[in-house]
Amino acid sequence: MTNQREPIRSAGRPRAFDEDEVLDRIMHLFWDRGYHGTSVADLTATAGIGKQSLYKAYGDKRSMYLRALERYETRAIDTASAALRADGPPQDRIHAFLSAPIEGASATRGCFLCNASADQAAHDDATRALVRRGFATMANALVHALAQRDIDDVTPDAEHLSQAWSLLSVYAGLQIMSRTGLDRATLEAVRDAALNT
Amino acid sequence: MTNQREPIRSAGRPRAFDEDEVLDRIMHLFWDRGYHGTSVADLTATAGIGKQSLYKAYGDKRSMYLRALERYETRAIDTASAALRADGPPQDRIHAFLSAPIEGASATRGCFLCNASADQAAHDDATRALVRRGFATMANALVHALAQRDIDDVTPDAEHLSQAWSLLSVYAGLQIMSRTGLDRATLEAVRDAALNT
DNA sequence: GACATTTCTGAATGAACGGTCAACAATAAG
DNA sequence: CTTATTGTTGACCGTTCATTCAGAAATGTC
Repeated sequence: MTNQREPIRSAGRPRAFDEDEVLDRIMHLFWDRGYHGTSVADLTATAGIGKQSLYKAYGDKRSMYLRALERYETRAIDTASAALRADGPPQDRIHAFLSAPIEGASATRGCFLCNASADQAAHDDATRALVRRGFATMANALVHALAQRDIDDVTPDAEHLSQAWSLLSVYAGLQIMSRTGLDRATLEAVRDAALNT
Repeated sequence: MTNQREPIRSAGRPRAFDEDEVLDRIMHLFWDRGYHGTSVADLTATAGIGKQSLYKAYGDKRSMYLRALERYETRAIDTASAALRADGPPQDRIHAFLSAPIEGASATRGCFLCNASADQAAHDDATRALVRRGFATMANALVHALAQRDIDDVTPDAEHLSQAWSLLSVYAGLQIMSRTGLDRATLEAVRDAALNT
């Protein structure tokens, strides 16, 4: 019986780079510059590997973009899931979720799902499907947190789902507003108003 | 005394195209495809005029983009202003404002300000300034409508401004969500929740 | 060591990119 | 009619685009 821990090593020269690490770099580049704003030359430069290696590993540019978006989605799932399982009051976790768009780091790149929605969702079915799935996952995570918050309440699940989409819409809106350089106080007021609903 | 109604006809061959009409076409193209997604060849094709005429009239590609964004902004001001002066209950006008992202036409192109924010605001100062100014104008229009709605109330102006930015954030968020193909019922629920705040 | 398989490297591809040029056409002023 | 000025046209510029090719290099299998 072979050791299944190690990935099955197929014959041939082995990859000289970490596939996930390079995918992370690709993700950040597309995230920052969008699909058309990123060239394959940019990708090879930041990945530090040759063009052919990129194509062999991930396919053409569109595939790279979709892979990057998928990876972001996975990360978002992980983050939301971890935040959900964290200790402390649920409302604090929801507060943190709506604070993310206000923090400085987010103001530069924003949210990849939001960017992809504005940039590509209207023109590419695969992108649109990925973005929708990503938002749906975040909505589900929010529902979970809302249910924990209202544990003693009788709020129906459907109401929580609706609230989750409202919070998610404010989240996306804050991402957009944040990128315009809107002052922090206004952003925080929007966040707090959404939390007190 | 010369007739000032007619624009001063300078010497030289006159323009063979309507400058505003062509600017509208340019606007729709950048609106639909973003900055990097639109080529100068695309612009000349839909404008129906030669490259040199475009460059003479509007400057280089970046200038065309900014002019297009400025024009959208002017249009948004006009629309918001007209909606503000319209008859009928103020809350109906606010309702209509938040319904715009849900309508089919908006789902395809979205809101140019929102798209530009996600696409270019982080990388171009001039774009960011224009987008911010556009949103600020819409916020002011909303404040006006909110003040009319709460005419008998004692709500302070600062509160209206804060509410306006909240509505604007939901507006932007709905634009993002709408483009992912989120079902209409959910979008309407988000809208109605934001209106009952 | 020979072979099949896979990756890596660097050059090359044709197309598309943003931008410019020079010749020509149309107007106003003298 | 001549001249100055501006707009139009189509060819043209060098660069960058995404993608591919040929060949060398590195591995597992026999």
